[in-house]
Amino acid sequence: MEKKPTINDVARLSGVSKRTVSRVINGATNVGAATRERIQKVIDELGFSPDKQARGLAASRSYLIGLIYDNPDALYIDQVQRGVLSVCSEKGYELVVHPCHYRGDDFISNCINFVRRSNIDGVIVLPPASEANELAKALQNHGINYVRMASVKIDEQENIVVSDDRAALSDMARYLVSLGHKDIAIISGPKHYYSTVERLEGITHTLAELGMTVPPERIIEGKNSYESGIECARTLLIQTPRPQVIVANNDEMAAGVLKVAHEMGIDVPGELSVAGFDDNLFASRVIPSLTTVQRPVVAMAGLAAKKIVALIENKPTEDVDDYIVKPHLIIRESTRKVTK
Amino acid sequence: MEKKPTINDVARLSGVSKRTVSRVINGATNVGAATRERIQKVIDELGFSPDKQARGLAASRSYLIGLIYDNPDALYIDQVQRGVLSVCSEKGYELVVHPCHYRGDDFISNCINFVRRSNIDGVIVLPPASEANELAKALQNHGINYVRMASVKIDEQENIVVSDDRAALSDMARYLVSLGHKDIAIISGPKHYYSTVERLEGITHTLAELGMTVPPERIIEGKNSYESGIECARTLLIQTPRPQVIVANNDEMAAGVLKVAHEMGIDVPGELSVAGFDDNLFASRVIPSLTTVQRPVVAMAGLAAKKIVALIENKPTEDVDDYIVKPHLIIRESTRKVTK
DNA sequence: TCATAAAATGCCACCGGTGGCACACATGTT
DNA sequence: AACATGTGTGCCACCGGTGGCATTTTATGA
Repeated sequence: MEKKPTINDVARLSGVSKRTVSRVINGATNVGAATRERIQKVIDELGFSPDKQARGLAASRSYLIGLIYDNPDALYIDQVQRGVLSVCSEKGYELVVHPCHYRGDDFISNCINFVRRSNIDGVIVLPPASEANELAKALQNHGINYVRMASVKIDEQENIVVSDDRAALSDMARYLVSLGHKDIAIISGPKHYYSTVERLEGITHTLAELGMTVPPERIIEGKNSYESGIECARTLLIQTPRPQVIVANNDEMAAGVLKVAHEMGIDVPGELSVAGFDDNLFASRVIPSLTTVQRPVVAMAGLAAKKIVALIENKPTEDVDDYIVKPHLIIRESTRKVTK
Repeated sequence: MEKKPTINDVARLSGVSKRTVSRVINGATNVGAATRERIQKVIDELGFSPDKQARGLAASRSYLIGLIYDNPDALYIDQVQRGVLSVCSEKGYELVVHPCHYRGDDFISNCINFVRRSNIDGVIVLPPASEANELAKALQNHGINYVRMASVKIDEQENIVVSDDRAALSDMARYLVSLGHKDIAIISGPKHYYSTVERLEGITHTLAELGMTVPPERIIEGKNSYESGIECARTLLIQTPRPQVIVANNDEMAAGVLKVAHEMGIDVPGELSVAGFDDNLFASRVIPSLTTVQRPVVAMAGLAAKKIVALIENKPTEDVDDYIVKPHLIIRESTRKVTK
């Protein structure tokens, strides 16, 4: 177990001061070509890489990026982590995860402390925690770099990456109408989420444009869980006439709908079309497989990571306009053209 | 944006040297009760918490725990993260995630560098990466604390947390036999995984004890994916006589079996019982819901976290024997008593 | 009451880097 | 030749803690 080489070793071996080595490490321009080369050679030979802690202590940096979330969707989290990490590791950062409860009273102080304790350089906040403006404000007040992932533009461009759920569900509405459906029911998510409202309006507004209004009894507020989907589906499917389509705010609830339809002997998609949102792991596996919307989560997370790094390193945000990604429709078996 | 208080602030305000404050922070015993109280009060008032980087630099510690894995199962990862974090945060550590490719040639150096760069205090390695003994050896050589999560005891007790898959599948075998089944087929996982072998032997050995041998053509090596499950199921279900039960190495493949059975018009569980392993998110949602095995992943991860902290802090491992957890059977709709 | 041990506290160097500034030297300008 | 300018490099303090040891205070025993 050899000890890790330090900047002093490099300095000694290459016969310069550690300040100059530091310059080479950090790619400063004012180092003589010959000197730089010599130092670099020693660095390579030693396999030296600067200690992040020491570096951080001196420069008030940690090379740590925090991921704050209160999201039960493990798949989503996993994709985000991978997306962020692909950028992080390339830029020399590590990812520190911080799940939390964004309804607890200490939510904000908890997050702030998390950042403070470890001198996290910047955080990426995931929905739904990202919808908490108080958190954003607190981060700002503490001078903490952050980027939010969300479904609506609720912040400056540098601080947000948006998934255009509204547009996606607008597409969904158009698609369903193109199948000949006229009677569409909706299981929305909890209304206090921006994303829910966006998705809901994405459908209803587009339908309205197409000359269809969705009557209030055809819109039910679900809780995004499978169980809630079951409950809402029961309410909708006993209505007469029975709706031709149920669009759920996520795949969890759509799966619940499928379950209830199966129980009630309603054929999907023969008698009822069902659509979800997320493209969950099992969206393609349920029977019938689920028509849904897929968000490019990995790409979105990568984008968020690029933004946070840009913020941290105070670099001009090259593609400042590039902060919106559009989810796309995935058409499977659970939706079908109206036959009769 | 107020600046973060430092140990110097605390020292000044409470009229002692920073060394004494340091003692209070670290719970040293040799501090006068009155002094300690006074200092603690100042700490509380200021909301001071020691800077991990400075602390780490001085004490060669980072208060960072790394999580190394190459596992596609997002749910599993998520549970592990939560389990580890519940302990971490309590003990003042943060969790740094490090997914990797444990078949790449640079796998080991990649992991070592990860630890070195950030002075990670210790790592928890998840299966299947945890099965790589070369990694364990490398970690050891570099003096890096590690704990592996695995399905077999392949390391010292301090360095491993084991899920007793063998026992669980032994239970499964007994359960299936108790239902009256005599003709059991198995879709195993890739044989080069310890866990696969354990699970396979868990069944076959127990069946052997009960006087049943599983003929070779009834054991197929799958690849743990849904698609692979489908493929293997096709092979098994055209055999005559058709097996009464298919036990798959995981729920993914079991779901594949369900799919094929459905396609072939074979009633599950009427004509075929199916069992999986993992208790995936959708194990309870597929139709019929899946009999499977649930590992107490969160608890296991918490245990691993406790072990790694004990290793880091060089504390006597209190419950040194407590390194095995036993998964348990979850019986659902996909298995049923033989009727005819 | 005083020597002596034990407990409480302080001092200073150090961990491994970076920032600010001084300085040496080469070059360009008048 | 004298001076400004720019480039390359080194020195030293400092970031916020901890370790080792010296020193002071308090408790203990004879």
